[in-house]
Amino acid sequence: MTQPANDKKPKAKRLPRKQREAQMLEAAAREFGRQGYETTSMDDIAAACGVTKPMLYNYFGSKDGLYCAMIDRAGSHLVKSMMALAQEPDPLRRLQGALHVFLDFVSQHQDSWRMVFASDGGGAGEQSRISNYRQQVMTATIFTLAEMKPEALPFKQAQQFVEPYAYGLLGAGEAIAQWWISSTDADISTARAAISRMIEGTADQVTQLLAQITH
Amino acid sequence: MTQPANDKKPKAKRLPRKQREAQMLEAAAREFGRQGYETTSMDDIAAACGVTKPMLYNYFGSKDGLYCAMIDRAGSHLVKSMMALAQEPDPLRRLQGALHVFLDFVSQHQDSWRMVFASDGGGAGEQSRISNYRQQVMTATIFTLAEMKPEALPFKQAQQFVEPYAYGLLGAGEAIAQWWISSTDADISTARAAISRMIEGTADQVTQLLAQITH
DNA sequence: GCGACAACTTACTCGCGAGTAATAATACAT
DNA sequence: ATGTATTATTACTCGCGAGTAAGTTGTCGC
Repeated sequence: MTQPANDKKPKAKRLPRKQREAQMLEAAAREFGRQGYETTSMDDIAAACGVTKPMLYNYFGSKDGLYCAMIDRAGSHLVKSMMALAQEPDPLRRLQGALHVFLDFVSQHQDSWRMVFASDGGGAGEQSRISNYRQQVMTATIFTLAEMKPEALPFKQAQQFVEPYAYGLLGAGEAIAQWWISSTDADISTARAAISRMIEGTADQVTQLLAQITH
Repeated sequence: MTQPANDKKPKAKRLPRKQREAQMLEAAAREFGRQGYETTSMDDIAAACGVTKPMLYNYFGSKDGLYCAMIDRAGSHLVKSMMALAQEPDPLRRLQGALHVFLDFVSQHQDSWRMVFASDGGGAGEQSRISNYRQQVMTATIFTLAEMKPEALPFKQAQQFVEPYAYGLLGAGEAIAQWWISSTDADISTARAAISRMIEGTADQVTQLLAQITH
């Protein structure tokens, strides 16, 4: 509620559907991000792009519909960018590359990324599953970590094994991103460096561990 | 909403205030944890401990009041346990000890810990600040990390420096805890080991870095 | 110009959930 | 037993927010 992050006051000019939709998704991302799913009203979002509520229902059908659409937009963008890194053969480099993509994503989606990525349980039943974008990134990370020392273990087992580390790494990434956003002075390169080093440290531990298992 | 996690059907027997309050806090933790602040109704919580809504208002005044009380209970417990570790002189050991405490806490508070610790922005204005328990843990972590190589840098500067790593570590801990909870088969010792190793790896990187700065 | 469709509004319904009387039942102190 | 505190309940009010029906205005093809 609080107040829909000030926007255009003058009676909205007429806009073709595609543009309006894009604008709505922007606004939805901002408002949902600022206040969370439940606390944000459709009127808030409508106001935030200088239009009235029924337009939202015209274009997106329901609150959940709008939420999903917004998640999908940002989420698929993230995943696509990350998948583009698949060609890089060295796993460690791939991990580092992914972090760059991730931080770019966060810096562009400032206050909405948390919903997109972690999906605070916001949208009802269906939707909380929609945002398995996080899961996708997680899977890729597990995969990559398991590749760090390919000769150590059958791949399937290796995956099982590194799973908690993948979660930890992702969690660390998110936390540092969050820190960077809410820290006024910090440079993004500091954030990058920190994540980068944590990846390195963890990767070390993991390879060490995998090696140790093979005796 | 969904349904208040089944509890006592028979018309609640009379209970002295203290006991009832405790029971209510339990229920509140469970329900808020399962469904989030906004989505949980006072009736849900009331039903979950076999009592009716007005009792909640009698004892806690408002929804926010109840929420705060529940956060405070668990949160202060966590922080107290962690502060007990202050006597341990070796920073790395202290970090490892803190993780034990943290995982114990999580395992005892299963589905509510996320609210307690991260406070999903749930409670209105006032309350989101109440749950700065996370902040307290964070501060302690920064402090401890900065102590890793005390001769390297003036303490204040060192703190600035390690801040992102502290955030990363905490994030990793949370993520792994979450993973452990939602993973049916995994043993808690696996979780412990993973966090422990990530701490080690990160601590390595940090000391290395601090050393490097002193030339 | 003039349909006709797309963009947009006003003005509602309706249910749910926070919060509140006003009232009932039970322990227990003397 | 009986008055009084405390524990509990039933039965409301009231506002907010999701969703909709019906009407209005601009704009584009011809």
